[in-house]
Amino acid sequence: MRMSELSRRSGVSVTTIKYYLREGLLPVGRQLSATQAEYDENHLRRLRLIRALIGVRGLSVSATREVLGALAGHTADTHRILGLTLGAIRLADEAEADSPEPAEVDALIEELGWDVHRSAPARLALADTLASLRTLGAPLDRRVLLPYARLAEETAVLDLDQLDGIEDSLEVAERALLLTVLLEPALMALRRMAQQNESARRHAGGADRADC
Amino acid sequence: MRMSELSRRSGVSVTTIKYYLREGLLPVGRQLSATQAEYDENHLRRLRLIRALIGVRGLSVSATREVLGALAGHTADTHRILGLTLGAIRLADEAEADSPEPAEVDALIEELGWDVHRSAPARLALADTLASLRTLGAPLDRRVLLPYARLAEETAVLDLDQLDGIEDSLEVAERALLLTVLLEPALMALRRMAQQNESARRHAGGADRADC
DNA sequence: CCATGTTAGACAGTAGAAGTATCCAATGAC
DNA sequence: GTCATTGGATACTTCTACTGTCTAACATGG
Repeated sequence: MRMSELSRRSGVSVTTIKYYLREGLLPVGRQLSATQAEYDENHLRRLRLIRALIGVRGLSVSATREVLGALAGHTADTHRILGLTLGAIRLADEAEADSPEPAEVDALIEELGWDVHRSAPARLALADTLASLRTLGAPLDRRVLLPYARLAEETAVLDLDQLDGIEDSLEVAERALLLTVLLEPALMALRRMAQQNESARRHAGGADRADC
Repeated sequence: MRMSELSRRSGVSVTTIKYYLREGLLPVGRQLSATQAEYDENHLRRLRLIRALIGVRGLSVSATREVLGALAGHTADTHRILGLTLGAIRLADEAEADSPEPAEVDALIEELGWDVHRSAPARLALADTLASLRTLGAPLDRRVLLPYARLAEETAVLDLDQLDGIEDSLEVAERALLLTVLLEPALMALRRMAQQNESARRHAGGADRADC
């Protein structure tokens, strides 16, 4: 298909598609001539994925490029793909790394018995958040963090279960990306609603029920 | 203290503090004269909170203002504060609301037996993500979503437990804000590490263990 | 073969967000 | 009394994510 059709079927404007091509988010089409290029279903898929990562999850264009880059180096096994995918996304902007929190994070991971890559960005992200909470006078110690980590374990089991039974390596990589990145806002939304519900439950027992 | 001291103790530049004052994120100090204003520990606290929301969690200035506004209308009970806090933050940018997903979200909440406010932004955020996943060819049905929701319930119990035993209403509101918003990147980081670990575990049993 | 409309690619322009810099008048400490 | 500092206003900068415009090369109908 031509770029105009790609635009029509994806709902993304031609100029924006050109922008994504320039930025290396979308692979170029098969050049038919100097002024004609042909795009296929994979381009459409990719474009929709890009829009989801940027629009729904709120990734920046450069973060999206990194993630998609990890996806491109596929044909490895699931584990490696997951590592690449996870490694490509930074959760917080950057860590200062000069606080005592990294050591605490290492200790937590050790206590959990987790096998996590030493340079995983998630380590820094966690350390960063802990440092912030400490500064704000609400430090979370390991006793508090541990049950959260156990729930994260269970979540991860659910996540990996969904990758079972998929043979195609590229398919696995893409699905892993969707589950890891795109599911995050959904899980946070579920948590917020659960908080509201739990708060309502506890409140109903003790005090007045003004509204609702 | 003067603005310069506020700047020094918070690590935020004077010009940025002025910017936050302009934007209404930080309440103005007590005016001593036309060119002198006095700031106290509350201002410092607030400023650190602002930096955490913007820097660690990645909220926009306007979203931060909304959240802090909800915090200002306190002296209500915990439940209401949580509702305000949660309502002030939108998880996704906006929803189209013309897809079938909202109904599906309603059904899920009904099935869960949750007491969630009808206009909670989290509903839209969830519907949005589900719509995206469907478009991308990886729809999540209720069977898949339910166990995630149950884990969210357990997480919410942990969250609310931490608010127990705090008497001061403002303190509760601030803590709720920290737990709800600032903890999110930490939980996502835990999930990613747990995924890596789970992936390593499963991989170790079946196939080659190339790297690690 | 030519006219016409479409397309790819290059390049410049724009809008919004988040600061940053500068200026100025009014202190307040010495 | 004087002079560095402060608060407030205003303008400027940087970055990001697009968006608009232009041009030359095509494809296609006549």
